[in-house]
Amino acid sequence: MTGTAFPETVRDQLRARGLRWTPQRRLILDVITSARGHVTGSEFVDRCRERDPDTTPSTVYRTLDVLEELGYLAHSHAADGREEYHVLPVAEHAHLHCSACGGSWEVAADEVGGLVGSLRRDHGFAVDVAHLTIAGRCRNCEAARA
Amino acid sequence: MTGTAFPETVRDQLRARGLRWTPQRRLILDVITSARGHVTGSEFVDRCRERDPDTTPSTVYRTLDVLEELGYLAHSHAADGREEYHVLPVAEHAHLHCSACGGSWEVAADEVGGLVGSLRRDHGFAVDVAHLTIAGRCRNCEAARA
DNA sequence: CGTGTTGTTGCAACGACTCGCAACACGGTC
DNA sequence: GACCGTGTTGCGAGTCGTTGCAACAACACG
Repeated sequence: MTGTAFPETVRDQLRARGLRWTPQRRLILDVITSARGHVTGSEFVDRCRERDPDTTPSTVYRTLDVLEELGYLAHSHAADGREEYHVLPVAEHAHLHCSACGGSWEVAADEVGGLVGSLRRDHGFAVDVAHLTIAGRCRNCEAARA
Repeated sequence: MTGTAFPETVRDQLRARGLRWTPQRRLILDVITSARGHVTGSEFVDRCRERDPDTTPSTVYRTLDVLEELGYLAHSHAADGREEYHVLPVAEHAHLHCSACGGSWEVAADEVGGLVGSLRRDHGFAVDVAHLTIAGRCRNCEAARA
């Protein structure tokens, strides 16, 4: 890590690509840096509006897209199909989602390594682990069914 | 399989649960039986409207939910989070979705058996294979990136 | 420090669902 | 065949996210 503050790094990376550094993007980046864990798209909109009530959803979603392309975010879809973002760098991980209790867990990338390897070998398919959400039933709910 | 026609089977199963057999459900079931492969929620609405323009979305979605509980359908979420249904009985399978070209492939349940087994062993988690959509890049798009 | 190019924003409309609620109608009963 | 309890429907409103477009503004350049 360098001594450069995070927002400035992003600003420079945007400019290097011919993109622009705007107050709206600055605000969204502030929200991101103070976020922990998983945040849905609409939660980002809400948090931005807390700081600037004029925030519009389309700008937030478009900025999240840009930042994802730059590699600062990754998104997946929760079991109900809604968007869920997590901030990088964190260890790349997939998600387990229990459709009975609604709970959610992370699984390390190497725990799905076998799947990733066999899909690459047999299908030439490169899995996007960060986007992977696996639905099913957790230990407790599975036991409760019996 | 018995000689009983499919819709009648469903009708009886609904009644056995205290649920009802309505013209709307009959129509939706007709659409389902003539469907092949994967169908999104809104495609179901469109196809129903072709036969009965008065069809309302909420009825279609609610009926799809009921039929899923009865085990005649399964749904997953495509890479963009939209709903995708497939008709049972077909071999249980997961999906690969290429985020570059938008293509989609099926993978047999036993190809993800290793993952299912290790998640069950290490986390007690029972994976819902039919709901599993794996995003990434397909062979061609992965090659094109180089 | 103006000026022009072009990436961005905000708006409004739209698409895909979801939900609460009052009217409706299925189907078991008398 | 009328009656009635309760599952269903249709509607309208609401949520989450996307898109087309005209006005705007970042920023490179002279």
